[in-house]
Amino acid sequence: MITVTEENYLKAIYSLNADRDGKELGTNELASHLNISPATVSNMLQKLKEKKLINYKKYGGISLLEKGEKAAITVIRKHRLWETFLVDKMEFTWDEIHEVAEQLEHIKSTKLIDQLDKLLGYPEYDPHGDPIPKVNGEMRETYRTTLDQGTPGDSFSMVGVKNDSPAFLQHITKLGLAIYSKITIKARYEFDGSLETEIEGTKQIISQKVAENIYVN
Amino acid sequence: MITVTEENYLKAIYSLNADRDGKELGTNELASHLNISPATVSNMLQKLKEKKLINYKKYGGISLLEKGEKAAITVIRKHRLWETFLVDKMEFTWDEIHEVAEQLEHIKSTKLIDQLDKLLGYPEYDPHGDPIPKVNGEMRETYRTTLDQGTPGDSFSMVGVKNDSPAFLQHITKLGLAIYSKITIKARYEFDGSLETEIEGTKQIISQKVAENIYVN
DNA sequence: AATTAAAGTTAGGTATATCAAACTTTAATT
DNA sequence: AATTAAAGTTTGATATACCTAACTTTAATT
Repeated sequence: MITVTEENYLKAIYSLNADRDGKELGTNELASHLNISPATVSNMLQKLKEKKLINYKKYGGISLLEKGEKAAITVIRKHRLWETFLVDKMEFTWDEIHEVAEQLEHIKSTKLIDQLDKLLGYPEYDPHGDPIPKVNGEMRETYRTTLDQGTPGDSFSMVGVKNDSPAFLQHITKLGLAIYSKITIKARYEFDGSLETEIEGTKQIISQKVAENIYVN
Repeated sequence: MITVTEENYLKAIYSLNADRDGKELGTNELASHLNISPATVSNMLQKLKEKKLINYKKYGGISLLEKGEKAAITVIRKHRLWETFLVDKMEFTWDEIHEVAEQLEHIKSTKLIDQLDKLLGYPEYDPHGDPIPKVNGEMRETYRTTLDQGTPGDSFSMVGVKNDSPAFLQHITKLGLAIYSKITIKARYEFDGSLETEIEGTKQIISQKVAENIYVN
């Protein structure tokens, strides 16, 4: 049996190891992502190792073993399907879904999740533009660039967000951004890295921090 | 904050106090209903009392205070709405829903439960024939008689079950029973209290224990 | 009134998941 | 090579929710 807490650790390890350039994942980074102390993480890592869910050596890096990765992907699949359900069937907005999905993702019932998938018409992406893993654990590869990689003159369609906190989502909603919004970069201000853009025909200044969290194609 | 465990105690106290003839609810009865030891219940009762959720005196009876009853009814409302959802929208059969609903009933989101109610068309009864409390906590009064109260010659329609264990539900499903099935009592055998009946035109012998758990009108 | 059985409580212990404080290891800097 | 800062671990503690075994209270029977 994998506990709810363990599932949250595995999910966190999975996503922190997903978009990583160099350097292995460490205790502190995992702790700050989970909002708990490094001491607690150290203890839990030993337990996850004993259960053969992760690969871990004291003072070394943290990675998932096959069993742990499977569990992580299942939780992510459930999370994203529930998020899709909340938006498609329950009239939730994309900034309201994360907290509830964090609870729903731990419900144990294979039949429920299969039926949910069917009810939603086997969706491939969730409301934040993230791919939904298939039943067998396959996850569509996504090579996405962020808006801050663009140069003046480029025109994009927004395909997802890197950050799904309510604060961020509410902010970009106010800027007029949603999935598939058209964005054209007019200028880049070197002073602070902000971008002058046109979003669905309206001029908007976007900070670098925001631009880094918007996926475009 | 009311924890998941506390919600389960409150729900149990509520239902054990609902269909009660004489004698107050005690620690042992509550413990055996929750499948835990009386010692654990004794401890938890003190805690629930401190939180002003229940009325309790050592060696005395157990009952809900207003705050506790409200919480219990909310959990029951969520449980029954989720059960309805599983049957109406997710192709679950009535013997499969209880376990999953026990998990779903603890999800915290007022919006979710309101939307669920709306999605289902504001149902009044769940798939076991139990009334679903309204948002304000009002619960339809149900004066239901059980099949074992009938006498030969009586004809009934089944309106609910008193027991929602998979074993019981699977058993009566095999007998051809479902909500609104027509049942006629042909004879009662005094030896073991069993009933000879006709269910939707087919002759069936029903044990007293089964008859006691079927609500009819 | 004394005894006893049933019901209920308390005491001491376990597992999980958390923490802060103290300590150790690793790696970077001088 | 020595120092130091950052990263990570260990230790001892806490809270929740559970247990068994021992004890106490209540209520029924003799």
